[in-house]
Amino acid sequence: MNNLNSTFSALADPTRRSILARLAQGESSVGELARPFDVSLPAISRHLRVLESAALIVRERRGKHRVCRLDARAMVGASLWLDFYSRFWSESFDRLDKHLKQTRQLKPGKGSSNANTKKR
Amino acid sequence: MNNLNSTFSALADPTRRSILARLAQGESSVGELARPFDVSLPAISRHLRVLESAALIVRERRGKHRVCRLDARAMVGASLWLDFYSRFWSESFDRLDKHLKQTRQLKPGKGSSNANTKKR
DNA sequence: TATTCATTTAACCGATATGTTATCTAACCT
DNA sequence: AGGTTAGATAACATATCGGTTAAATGAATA
Repeated sequence: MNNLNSTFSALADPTRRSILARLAQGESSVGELARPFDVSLPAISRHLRVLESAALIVRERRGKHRVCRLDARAMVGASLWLDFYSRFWSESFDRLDKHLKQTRQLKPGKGSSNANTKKR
Repeated sequence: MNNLNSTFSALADPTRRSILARLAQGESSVGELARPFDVSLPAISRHLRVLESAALIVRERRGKHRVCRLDARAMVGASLWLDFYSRFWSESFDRLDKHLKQTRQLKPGKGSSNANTKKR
């Protein structure tokens, strides 16, 4: 439904993330997807419904089976959202860092650098 | 706690995403953060606790106020996770596309291209 | 057509999430 | 000390989530 809402809440469940991991390697039927998990088939079926309504997978009837495929477009959307904030954050972090260096006369370099402030 | 779990479920709530949006523009006190929302202060306080335990914000007592700052490192982690799957997906999409072109002798170009298969 | 296989839907249950109001707690100000 | 301000915590109601078992659906097959 609502894009980010449903995307993030679908991704919040580890079983669903595992299912997506499996689907990243290729399409799969419901039964195959369920096998590695220790939960009932209806439970998996519901996870798949959640993933589908978050547009993270597509399902297609193929004969007696129902085949699921990953559709990562929603992930791209979520990733862009995250990137926007990360960038905003790291820029303000850089500004703060610079400000501290200026005002406190720190030696530039190792001491105040942070692995996560790299621009991407 | 568990990284992706808590990150994604913290991000699944629109109020919390709004709070993060506000914090991307700079630190803010709890009261300031609460003002634009139509919910009680305790509700906001709990949202902030969720964000803090997902390591998306840090809080610091400053006199009578408690100031919140964005910490986007967890977002970077989530974004990398998403990127991995998106890339995997678009590559296999490309393979499929190529395969179809080869086997069905489609004219390369417009017809079978898809805006979402671009490599990033 | 009856049976079987693959999966979904229904009905239910306990745990968790989100919101509310009322009650602390901690820092600041006379 | 006593009062005010800024937030957190407690106690509670309600909704949603994730799981279960039992029953229904829909396509393939004997």
